[in-house]
Amino acid sequence: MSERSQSPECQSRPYDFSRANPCTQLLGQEGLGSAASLQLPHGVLPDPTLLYNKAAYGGITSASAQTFFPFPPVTSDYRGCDLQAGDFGQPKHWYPFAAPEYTGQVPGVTAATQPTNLSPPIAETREQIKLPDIKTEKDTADDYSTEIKVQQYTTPPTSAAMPQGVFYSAAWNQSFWPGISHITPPGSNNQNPSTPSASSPSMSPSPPSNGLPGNAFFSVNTIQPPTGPQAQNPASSTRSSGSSSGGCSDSEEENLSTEELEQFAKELKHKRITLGFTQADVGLALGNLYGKMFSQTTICRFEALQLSFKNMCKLKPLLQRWLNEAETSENPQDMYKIERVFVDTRKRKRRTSLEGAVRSALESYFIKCPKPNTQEITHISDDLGLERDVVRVWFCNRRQKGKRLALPLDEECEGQYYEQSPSPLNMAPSPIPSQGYPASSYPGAPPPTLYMPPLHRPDVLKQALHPGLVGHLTG
DNA sequence: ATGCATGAGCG
DNA sequence: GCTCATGCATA
Repeated sequence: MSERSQSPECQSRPYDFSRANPCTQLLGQEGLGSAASLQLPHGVLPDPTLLYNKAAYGGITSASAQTFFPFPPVTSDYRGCDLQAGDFGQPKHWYPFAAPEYTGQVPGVTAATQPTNLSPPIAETREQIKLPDIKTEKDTADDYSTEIKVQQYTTPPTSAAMPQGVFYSAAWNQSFWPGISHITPPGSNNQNPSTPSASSPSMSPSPPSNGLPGNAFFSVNTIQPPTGPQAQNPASSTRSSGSSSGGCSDSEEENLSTEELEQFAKELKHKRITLGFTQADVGLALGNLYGKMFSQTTICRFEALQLSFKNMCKLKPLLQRWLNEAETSENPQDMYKIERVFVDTRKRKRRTSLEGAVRSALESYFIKCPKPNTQEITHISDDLGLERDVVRVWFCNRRQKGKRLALPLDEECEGQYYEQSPSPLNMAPSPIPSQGYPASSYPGAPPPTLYMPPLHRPDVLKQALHPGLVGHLTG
C-alpha cells in the first residue's frame, strides 16, 4: 500500500547532480524524452519510474524543447484539465479566519482511537474530485469551510493497542549516523527511570492495570515542568509549529550517539507496543508531560529514524522520560479518556493527490534539477497543469525527504546534490546545509558523484527503491 | 507509514 | 523562497 512500493522514489536513486551536470545542461540536452532513449549522464541510472511508467505516462517528450528553458515540455496531459486549472487557480487563503485561539488539531489521533461519533472528516463528507492526473480532496464549491471538531479520546482497546505485532525492523545501520562520538552521556543514555516517580499518571493507555482515577493524563494545558535530568527541554519552549532550531541544546542531547538513538528508537517502539500504547498515545502523553504534544506522525518517524539527527536528539529525552514513566507507572490506564472540544477555524488546503504519472514526471524533473528556480517551477507547473505552489511544495518535500533518508555524507559533498540553479542556462553549485546528520566520519570518503545515499543504508534502500533496482545497485 | 501542507525563522 | 519541524489526511 505504501507508495514506495508502487513508485520508488528517488531518495534511493543515484541521481547525478554533480557539478559536471548542472540541471540546465541536463535538461537542455535531453529532456525527459522517451524512456528508450533516455540519456543520463554517466554514472546515473535512469529514473525507474520513468522506465516503468513510461507507458502510463506517455506525457514526457523531449520534442519541443524550449530555447530558454531546460525542461522539456511534459505534454498537455496535465494541462488539459480545465477543471484543475480552475481548481488550482483558486486563491490561497486557506486560513481566512485565522484564529489566535486555535489550539491546533489534536495530533496523533489514529484510526484506532478515532471516536466514531466524530463528525466525519471533510474528505469523507464530500466527493473527491476525480481528475485524470491530479486529485484533491476538495470541496467543489465552498472550500475550506470552518470546521468544528470534537475529539474524544478513549481507551484504546487493548487489542488495538497492539498494532501489527511487528516490532521495529527498519533498524538503521548505524553507519548512517556516523561521526557522532559514541560518548555515553552521563545519565542520559539510559532508560533507567531517573525517577520512578511514585505515580506517574501521565501515561495511561490501555494496558491493563488497577485502574486508578484521577490524574489528568490529558489535561492538555497542564504543563508539568519537567524534572530530572531529562527534563529541561526545548520542546516546552518551542513554538507552536516546530522550530528550525532548538535542537540539541541540552548537553545531554548533544552527546547522543547514533547507536543510542537507533537503539532507543528500537527500544521505544518495542516497549511502547508491549505496554499497549499507540504512537498517538505517546504523542499525547508527551503533551501531558511537557505541554507539547506530538502527532502520531512524529512518533512514527522517530521510531523509524526518519527525523533529522537534530530532531531525534531533541525528542529523545522527552520520549525517554515518557518511556520511563510508562514503565514505572502503576496504573497507566483509566485516564485514557479525554474529551476535547476545539474549534479549528483554520482551513487547511486540501491535500493534493498527485497521480502516479504526474509524480513520475515530477521525479523526472527532480532528477534533472532538484532545486528548480522560480522560472523552472513555473514551467513545470505549466507543463503538468499543476498549481505553482503545489510544485514548489513538492520539490521542498522531495528535498526534505531526500535528506531525511540520505546518508549524511559530508556537507560539502552533500550540497551539490541540491544545488540551486541560478538560471536555467547557467548553473553553479551552491551547496546547502544538510538537514541534520552529523558530518560523516567516513575517513577519506570520496566526494560522491551520485545521489544515492541509500546505498549507504541498504535497509532503507530496499525499502525505498524499486525492487528491480535494488539488486542492480547493491548488487 | 507517508504524501502533501503549514508556518517559523532566516537570508 | 528556502529549510526544517511538524501535522493532517490518506494509502
